[in-house]
This record gives sequence, structure tokens and C-alpha cells, in this order.
Amino acid sequence: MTEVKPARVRFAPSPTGRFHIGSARTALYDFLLARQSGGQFILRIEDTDRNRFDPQAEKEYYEALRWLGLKWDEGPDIGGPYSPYRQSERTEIYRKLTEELIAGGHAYYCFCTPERLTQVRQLQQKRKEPTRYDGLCRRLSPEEARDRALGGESYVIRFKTPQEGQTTAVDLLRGPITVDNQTIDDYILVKSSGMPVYHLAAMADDHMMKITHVLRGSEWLPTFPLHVLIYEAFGWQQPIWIHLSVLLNPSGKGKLSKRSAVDPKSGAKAVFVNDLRKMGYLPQAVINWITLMGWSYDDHSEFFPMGDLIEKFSIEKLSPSPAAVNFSKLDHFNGLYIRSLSTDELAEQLLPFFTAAEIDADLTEIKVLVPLIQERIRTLDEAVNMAGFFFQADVHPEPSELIGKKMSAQDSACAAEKAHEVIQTLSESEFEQLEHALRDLADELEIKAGQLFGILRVAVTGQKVSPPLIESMVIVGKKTVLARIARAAEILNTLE
RNA sequence: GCCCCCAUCGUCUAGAGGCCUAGGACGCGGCCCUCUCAAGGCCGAAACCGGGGUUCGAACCCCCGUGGGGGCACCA
Repeated sequence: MTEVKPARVRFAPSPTGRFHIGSARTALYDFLLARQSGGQFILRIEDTDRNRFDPQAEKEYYEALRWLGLKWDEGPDIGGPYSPYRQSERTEIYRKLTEELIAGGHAYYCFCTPERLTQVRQLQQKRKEPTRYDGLCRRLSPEEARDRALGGESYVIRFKTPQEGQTTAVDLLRGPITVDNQTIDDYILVKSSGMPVYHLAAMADDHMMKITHVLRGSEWLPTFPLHVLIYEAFGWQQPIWIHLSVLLNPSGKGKLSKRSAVDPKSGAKAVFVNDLRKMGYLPQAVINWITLMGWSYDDHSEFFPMGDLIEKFSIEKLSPSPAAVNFSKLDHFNGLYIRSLSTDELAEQLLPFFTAAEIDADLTEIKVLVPLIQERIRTLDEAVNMAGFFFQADVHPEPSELIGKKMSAQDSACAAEKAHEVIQTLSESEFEQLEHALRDLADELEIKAGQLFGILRVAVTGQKVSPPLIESMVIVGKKTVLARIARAAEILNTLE
């Protein structure tokens, strides 16, 4: 990136629900733009809707953002030059701006009741007309309106949309979007509670906070011209507008929903960032994955650690078309990042998953087995199933699985017993030469090494699929290996 | 119903008029490697929504269809 001006970019979630990967993607693009330009990434909480407010939500956003490594430069918790960063604490600012708008003839008081508005809407629907405010209070004289408001009558403030002409709004990715002003409603700017709605609050804050690039979801496209009109009414200079594509369900049908990709075991949903963490995904993998939904670098690069992203990201290469999420690609990236970790790093990531599964493992123990599982797991939690046998006192193999390939139970039992003998003769120091000994035994028994290994694998690990057998046996230790093989032989002998 | 946006393999995408017999990735199939499973290597199937223009030439530009998505709240 050459000579870009420092960008001031904001991520402005509404604390009404969980932190979705769609929002995470927006936040990520914000972050990248700020970092690569040497600008600021700002966190602003848009909590003007007191009815939908969820006290848990803000915390979840903080947590998830931190986990992803998207550190903000200004925000409600850390302050900044344009404090406060929580809209509910900025009402005085909005109040003054509203007065300015009314005085300039760009907004008016409206006394219509919600009931009347519903009636109007229903009538319009019946007549198959566009649904919009019918303008009753727009025709009130400013003096009369002010008197009624001062007299205690309940009111809202509406934007006085020009009734003629057109408005052109320019989106960086889509170019100019021109609409007839007639199609733009006289939107409510301030609710009867005195709280502003998004259309006023977000525009005001973006301007006051000197935001240079507004990145937001394409669900704002329909009201985009309204926002331009509001900027013009105030005489403010517009930021660069970028409307990101929506994320679609994996099927490509419909907007990504909360029902998508639910983990049946934990009930975790792969659409929420904090759930992704619990499901054993690495933040770098999640970042790399969501970056590529709607952005690309060239015709062959896909692996982008954060440092590369900051360097290579560019808003011009963002795509305007909707993208269906592909969870198997997340698995792929997660595998890639797991394999890119050092033994120590991966062990540290793994520890909490063993703990959560109530397996008493410490870091040193995990480090020993990491090399055996590193290239075999796609999510961190898989390590528990794959390597749990290292820590358990006993394994409980499925008896039928103990039988060697193309072998009888008796022959398998015999093979297990012979293996037991062979291993027993080995001293701890010779234990690492196990493989030769066992291969020789297989020859002697006139079976394939794979057949013998299969029996021992299930005997020692309790699993048909496991890390490499010999290495696993060495870690498990001679004593336990012998006990487990002996037990397996017993089981096999009961099978006829 | 009204308004807006979008349109290349199943999915994410490269492609900004000739470099395209359309490239990469995930997934899928096959082979190799191999103690299972992975990882890795190699190979393969798989797309320019349709119709009109413009042009010597169109996946790329324009128009019309069609399809998909989004929005029509005192929510954001």
C-alpha cells in the first residue's frame, strides 16, 4: 500500500444479540483498513433501542473482538478524543442537531399515533401503493407544531425529504445509485422517547467522529439515499461509503441464519464467533476464512496470516455480490493454521480442551503427544477424542474391532498374546525398537504387519483410528501397553 | 405489491475487450506414499444464466428478460 491517508473507521454494533460472523467480517475489514493506513479503528456501541437492549451483548462483542485480535483504538471502555462512544450517552448531541435540522426546515414534528400510522400503511398495502408516511404533519405550520410539542403532546421528529428531484448516492463498490426522492419516506429521526434512531445517530456520530470510510452491510442500501440527504441537510462532507455483501446460508438460499451449522453435541452455532472458539477453531483461521468471503487478493493466494492481510488488504477488491458461507473451508483453514503452530503453541491451545473434557493433562504431557496429532486434527477439540487414551487409566475397545483384518478371533488372540511376550522381553531402553520386533513377529505369524498393528492399535488405544501406533505405545509406556494387550487377549478369547 | 442490489465450476473466487482450449481454493473422484487416520504429492470431473446489441473481436461494455438476494418499524 502506498501513500494511503490514515483512515478512521468504526465498527458500530448494536448490543441486541450475539456477535455474528457477518459482523465479524465487517469489523475485520474496518480493522485492516485502519491498520494498513495508519489510522484508527473505533468501536462504537449503538444502543439507542432500549427495548432490545441486551446487557450481555456488549461483553460478548468485547470478548470476541479481542479473541480475534481486533484491537480497537477508541471505544466505550477505553475512551478517546470523541467520547463518549456509547450512543445512549450522546443524546445531548443528537438533541442539538435535531433542533438545527428543524430550524433549517429539514425536519418536522409529527404527532401521528402509531395506530394511525398502521392504518395508513394497511390502506396503502390494500391499494398496492408503496407504504410510506402520508405527510399529514408535514403540512403543519412550524409555529403550531412547536406549540403543540411544548404543550406536552407526544411527538416524533421526521426528516423532511424533498418531494421532487433525485438523489444520487455513491457506493465505492457499486458506483452511483440514483433514486427519485418521491420514493424516500419521511423517516422518523427521533422517537417519542427522545431517543434518535439509527438514521440520525449513526450519521451524526460518523461525522462528529471524523469517520472517513463507512463499511456496513448491504441491508443499508435501501436507506442509503436518505443518509446522503441527511448529510446534505447538515452540509457535511460525506465519507466513502462501502456496502458489504450479505452472507448467505451454505445452501446459498437466504441470509445466513442462526440455525446454520449447529453442532449437535454442544448446541454451538458456527455463525457466532464465541461459539467458533468453543468448537476448537483458531482465531487466525476464522480471520482468514471470513476475509475471503467477499475479498480476494489474486488468482492463487489464500493463506493470509494477519500481518499479510494488513499489508495486502484493499477495499477496491471487495466484492459486491452475496457470498454463501462454506464451513468445510473453515475446517481446511483451521487445519492449515494448526499445522503452522509450534509444538508449544499448539499444546497451549489444546490444554483448555482437555480440561473442559475433564481429562487431567498438563502442558508437558500434551507437548509430548502434539507431534503425533498435529497433522491429524482439524479442530482443537478433536484432539480430545484422538488422544484421550493417553490419559485414561483404561481403554474400552469394542470387542469386534479387536479382531484383525481377515483373521479369526482366535488367531487375533494368539497374535496379541505373542505380541505381549515380545514386548515383555524388551527393556525400557529397547522399547523404541518396538517396530522391528513387531514386524518380525508378524512375519513369524505369517500375517501382514498391518493386521498385527490393527489388533494392537485397538487394544492399546481403544480406537480403530489413532495416532501412529509405535510412537503412541512408546508414550503410553511399556507397563500400560502390556496391560492393555493382555486385556485385549482376554476379550478375544471370550469371542468365538 | 413497491424500492434497491447482485449474477463465472456445487461453494468462495481470478478475470477490469484480444493474454481464456476461463486460472486458484474448498469439497468430490482416482493414483502414489503408508501400521489406521491424517498430512503430503500427482491426476481428474466441474462454470462464463438467456436473448439482443456495440466491436474486427465480449466472461468482460449497453439494453431487455430470467434468476437470486436485501429492504419497506417510534430495530439497527
